[in-house]
Parts: sequence; structure tokens; C-alpha cells
Amino acid sequence: MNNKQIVKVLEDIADFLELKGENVFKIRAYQKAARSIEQSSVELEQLVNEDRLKEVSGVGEAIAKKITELVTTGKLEYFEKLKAEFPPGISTLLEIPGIGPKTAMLLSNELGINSIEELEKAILEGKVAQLPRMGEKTAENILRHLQAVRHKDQRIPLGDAVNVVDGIFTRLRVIPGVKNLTPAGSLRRFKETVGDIDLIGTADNAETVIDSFVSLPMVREVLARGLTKASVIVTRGLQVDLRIVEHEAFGSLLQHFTGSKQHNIDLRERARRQGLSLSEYGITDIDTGKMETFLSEVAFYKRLGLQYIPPEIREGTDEIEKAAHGTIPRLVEISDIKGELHVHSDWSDGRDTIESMVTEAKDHGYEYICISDHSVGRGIARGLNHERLEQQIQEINRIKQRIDGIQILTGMEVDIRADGSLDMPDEILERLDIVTASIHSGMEQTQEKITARIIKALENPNIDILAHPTGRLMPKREAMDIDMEAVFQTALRTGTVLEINAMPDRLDLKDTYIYRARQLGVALVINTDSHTTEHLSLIRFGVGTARRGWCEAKDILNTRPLHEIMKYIKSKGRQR
DNA sequence: GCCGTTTTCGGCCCGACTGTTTTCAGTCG
Repeated sequence: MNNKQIVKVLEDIADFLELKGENVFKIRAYQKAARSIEQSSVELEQLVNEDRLKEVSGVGEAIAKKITELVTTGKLEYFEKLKAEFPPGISTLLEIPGIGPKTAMLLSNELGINSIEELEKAILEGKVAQLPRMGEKTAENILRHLQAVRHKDQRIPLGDAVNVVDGIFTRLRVIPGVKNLTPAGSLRRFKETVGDIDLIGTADNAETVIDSFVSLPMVREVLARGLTKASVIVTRGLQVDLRIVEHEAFGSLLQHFTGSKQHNIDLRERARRQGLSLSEYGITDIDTGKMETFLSEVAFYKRLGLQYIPPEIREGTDEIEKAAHGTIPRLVEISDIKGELHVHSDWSDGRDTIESMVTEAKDHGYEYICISDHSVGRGIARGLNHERLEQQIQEINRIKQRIDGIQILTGMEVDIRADGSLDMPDEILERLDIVTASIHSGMEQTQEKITARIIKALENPNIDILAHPTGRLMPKREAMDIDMEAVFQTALRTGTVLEINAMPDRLDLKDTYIYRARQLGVALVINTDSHTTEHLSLIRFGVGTARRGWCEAKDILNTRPLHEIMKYIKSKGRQR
């Protein structure tokens, strides 16, 4: 049983306990444990074997026992019994926004409703509105949400969300009196997908900003609208929340709305022990009732005796404890990146010429760039065969004469075939500066096969980098089924570099894998895999993801000057 | 159910909005 499945069971337990009306703190304990496991970079099965489950924050005696039962037997008796107490399907009602445990139980008990379809029918027949504490308006709202859930494409990739925000911001910025307009929430934390978009700002008069916001042309529907806060639905069923406070409270507002939820709960619990109460408006002394406001997040954290915590690692793991001890590292920044080792040109499936890619990289302030077009196996991408690669090497040599101020490397993204062999002979690869390998086909193989295939490629001394290691494409293609721990161990042994692919629909390696790889000391590189000149600026998504994995500059190969990279790559110390 | 530079027992984040209410419950983030 993997982490994802365990998380699901814990979440379901929390749902059923809610329906049952159990102690809210017990429910919260299950939810906290689930969130915590979701963030974990280690498979719990491993921890069970080593009897280290209770090292996971939020996992105590009782939950550890339940996880152990799940892992060893594949089932949990407590859960099965709990589930049996309710009509099947009732928990699906909780997926509809606006329906909580009380409403779900009411619908089930009074009207026998246990599915979304039954609910819709009952609303249309006017039965729901007649229930106690319901009414026409509530029934109508539930119906609306129910239909929205059906059409909404769940969480959207980070890159898409950023585009939506850009569209909204261009229009909101022109509203008079609005300041500090900033995306917060999971977007600011660079989470790979976002469920909704949180925007915040400050204003002299919040109400006028809210008014303008709800009447923006892209707004399809207004869900809620108060004096300082509004929620709307824009294209693709995406929910956007805007919250406005007064200028002097911006620091605490930004902190509050950035989350994560678990980070804020942990932070507030800690503050409470210090006799302080936190809110989006500021920090209140519980005894005196006096509130301080904060212009910046740095000041806010400082008041709590904490080092500043970057948004990307505010996930409620152990960041607050580290901040209290002053041991939050300086995470890698975009300005640390000195070059790019994986870009394509119009020689294969890229749009732009080698020369324009190089010029663009130079404009980014990069010291080096490696041209790595596809190999012949990727016929659809116009992959290069021997002769064309030979011609490309000569072309790159000519460009080197014309452009100075940036070092140009010759590379290739070689296809790892279904049997783990490469579709370019070693004697050719030996001549290239940097060779990247990746899988583009046969991604449905068994875990055993794929893992063996990747390990074989990593063991080839000519392969320097493994690109987009898990092959996922959000939202449509899942990661390949790989034993990542085995891949990390092999990369460590062979010295092969693993890529953090910055393309917003890839972000591959993902954050938790990065965390684990870094912990083990695996070499990492952040590449954009650019196919156009514009793509080079997507590096920020790769850096954000690396930061979520707690990477410092020293963990990332392309923060180093080229001669150091080449020294590493060609080093004899690597045992292959 | 978890957890501890005030506690191994007694606490457990905080506020906004909506709708159906005569003062608040339910839900959300």
C-alpha cells in the first residue's frame, strides 16, 4: 500500500467521523496526519519496517497502529466498521462545496439521498428546500455548485493558473486606490497544481475594489461578496478569491492568505503558547487585547521569534521548528542559475534557430547553454540521425565564432528505448559535451521493467543527465510507475545528474522526490527543456519547485560555473 | 487523536460570508 492510498483512507476516516459528529479535534488529527503524509518524501512502508512511523508529525500511537495494519494486511478493520455505519455513497455529497457533514446527514436521513444524482433530482422536485434550516436559496446554491463540480476540471496546472492571474491583474491594477496586488495561496507556494486562486491586496476603500472585481468581464458568476472579500468563478470553472485589507496590515494578510492551512494552524498554535493570537489583521496580545500590525511578512515572523520562512516550504512539516532554531537554509534563487543545459532548436522539434536560442540565453545573463536536440528515435520530433548531428556540430562551431560572451555546448537528448538501450551509438555520444537521456515511449511498462530500463541508462558512462525522470504531463499523463528509491541510489552511485524539468506541465522531478534526492546527495540540475526562446523564462517554475524540495544553490549543478560542471561530468571519480 | 522551554492532562487557529435566523449554525479557506 503506497502513501497515496494511505492518505485516502485517513481522509475517508475523517469524513466519516465528521458525519458521525465526532470530536472535531479527533477529526482534525486524522486530517493533519493525512496532510503530513502527503508531504512525506519517504514511502511509509519503509518507515513501518524500520518502526519509525511516529517520526511523521501528526502521527501518534493510534494512527501509527492503523497505518501499520494497512501496510501489512492491506486493510483496516476500524475503517471497514466505520464505513459500514453509513449508507454507501453518502460521503460523495461532501465533495459539493456548501455541503458539510450536517447537511449531508440531513439529506441522507430525511430524504434518503446518497448520491449526487439523487440530490439533483430532489432539489429539482423542491424537496430539499422544505427541509428544516434549508430554504429556496440554499437549495438553489447547492444545485449550482453541484452542476459546477461536474464540469470543473479539478485542480489546474500551475502554469495555466499563472496565465489566468495575469489576465485578472492587468484589469485590477487600474482600479484607483488599490495597492499591493499579489497572488497568494498555493500559487505563491509554487504548488504544482492549484485548486483555486487567491488574490490579495490593500486599498483605501476595500468596497470599491470588491465592486470592480466582481464585475470584471471574465467573471462568470459571483459566489460570495462581502465588504472586504469576494469569491467568483471565471473561465474553466476556476474559483478566484480576492481579499482586501488596509495598507498597514499587508504583512499579516499576505502571510495569512499564503498558507498553507496546516502551516498557519501550526504557527497559531505556537503563537498561542506565547500568549499571542494571529489573524490576517495582525498579532494580538491575548492578555492586553492590543493588536500590532505588520507591513511585511519578515516583520511578522520576526515578532514571533522566527526566521523568515519562504512560501514554498510553508507546508506544515517541520519548517516552524527549523525557523525557531534559525536553521532554515537560503534556498536557491533564479539569480543563482548560471546557464541552461537542455534546450531544443529548429533542428528537431524546437521553433527557433540555435542562434536565437543562444542569443536569448545570453540576454538572460547566462554564462552557458547546451543545445540538446532529440535523437533519431523521436521521429515525430524530427530527431537527429548521425549525419544531421554531424552537421549540427559544425553549425554550432560556426555560431561559436559569431557569438561571444556565452559558452555553447553540443549535446543531445537521447531516447531510452523500451529495452533500456539508447538510440545513438556510444562512439557518437562520447564526442558530445553533455548527453541527456529520457524516455518518450513505452511508458506503460511494469515498475520492474521501467526501473531496470532507467537504471541501465544511468549506468551508461556516456549519459550525464536523466531528463524529466518520471515522464508525467499534467493534467493528462500520470508519472510512470518507477521505484524512485532505486533510481536515486543508482544516480548516487553513478554520479548521474537528475533533471528538475521546469516546464509547468512537467515539474519533473516533483517536489517530494527532489526533497528525497537532495537528502541523499543526488546531483540535480534545473532545465527548462525550452522549445522556443520564450520558454527560457519558465526557469522560475523549476526554481520554485526546487525550493519546495528545500534545495540550496549548492544542490543545483547549474548554479555553478561551466568549468566546475564539466569537471564534475567528466570526473573519473564517478563509478559507473 | 496528538502533543508539551508554562502542561503526560487539558488543551487544541481564526475570521468571513450566507441564509434562515430573532442571535446563530454551517461552511469555507
